[in-house]
Amino acid sequence: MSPESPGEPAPDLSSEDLLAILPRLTRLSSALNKGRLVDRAAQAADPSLDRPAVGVLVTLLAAGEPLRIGGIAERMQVVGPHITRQVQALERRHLVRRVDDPHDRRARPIELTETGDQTARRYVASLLGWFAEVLDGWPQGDRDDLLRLLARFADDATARLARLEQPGNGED
Amino acid sequence: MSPESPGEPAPDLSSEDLLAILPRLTRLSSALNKGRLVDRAAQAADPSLDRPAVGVLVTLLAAGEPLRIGGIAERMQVVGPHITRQVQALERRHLVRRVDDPHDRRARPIELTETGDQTARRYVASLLGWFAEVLDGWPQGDRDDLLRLLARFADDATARLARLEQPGNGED
DNA sequence: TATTGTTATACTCTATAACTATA
DNA sequence: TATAGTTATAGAGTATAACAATA
Repeated sequence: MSPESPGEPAPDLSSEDLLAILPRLTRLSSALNKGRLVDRAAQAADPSLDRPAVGVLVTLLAAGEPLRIGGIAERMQVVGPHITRQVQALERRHLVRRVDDPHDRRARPIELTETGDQTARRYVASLLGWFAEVLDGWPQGDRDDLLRLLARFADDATARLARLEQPGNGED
Repeated sequence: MSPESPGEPAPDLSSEDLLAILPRLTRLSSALNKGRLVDRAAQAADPSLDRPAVGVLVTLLAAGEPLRIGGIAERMQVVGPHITRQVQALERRHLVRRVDDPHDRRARPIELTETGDQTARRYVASLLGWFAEVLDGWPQGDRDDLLRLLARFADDATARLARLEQPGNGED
């Protein structure tokens, strides 16, 4: 992987830095995605919600418009059938509903119901409170920097991964 | 972004900021932990390795000393039995071995073999190359800031979660 | 024929429960 | 009796394969 031309001025990320940050990222990520933080916020929003379900709700809230099954799957980086079942469950709980796409009758875009919207907002508010607490003692400048750099890094990293996965790129 | 109430000292993390960054974090996290990036680096280190296995190897490498089953489990935030099986598989591949703890014969600390050490280092080097590529176009100051702030945030966030989980804290 | 979505099934990772050995 | 680890089993989450409907 990573064919680096020698004589490169740039990457002065040391192996030590990475070794130091890797376990932290792993932990943070597991804390965010596995049981703990997400579950807490989900329970606060609606005790009957599980993780994949809130993922769908937040995806719809963030999009701000109805999304197709495929659109939700793409944003959540999972496959279609998984979303189909999550949406069916959410429909039964009246948290989302289907609308019609006049241009393509194969698709049935999903939108939040009023209840679903409120639930998603409660979830986000709960997470927000948690983040605010963690950042509470931080200098303002550091907070701004973190959000800015993290957003940029996530975008760059995701874009690079997407490129690596392009078929015909020969790195697989 | 970030509409700041003037004169407010404390948590000026807006709901919009969070909504913008949440899907990115989710994606990044899923890219790191799910199939893609980790798998790629694991394949580069040893095509027969799966994700949990490299997790154990890197944990041992980062620790720099033999760890017990419980120590590995704690650092990886999983339960003991999971580690027992991963270590058994790694032993069969001669990537780790057991040593004796003279003070406690119930425990059998695990250490990397020469091969295991090299494999773990190849994995880290592969990840390192990938991170360096992503950060390649970044100004030096931004890179430093990101690593510094990210490490701090991960630590603060993990610590807060741990506190929330303390029994008898009444927030459950 | 290509695309969108659904149904049915299987796999990966991790947890819980019951047990053994040493402290 | 408490602690470290193991064995056996179960569950959550997500993927793959085969199919249906519309473009």
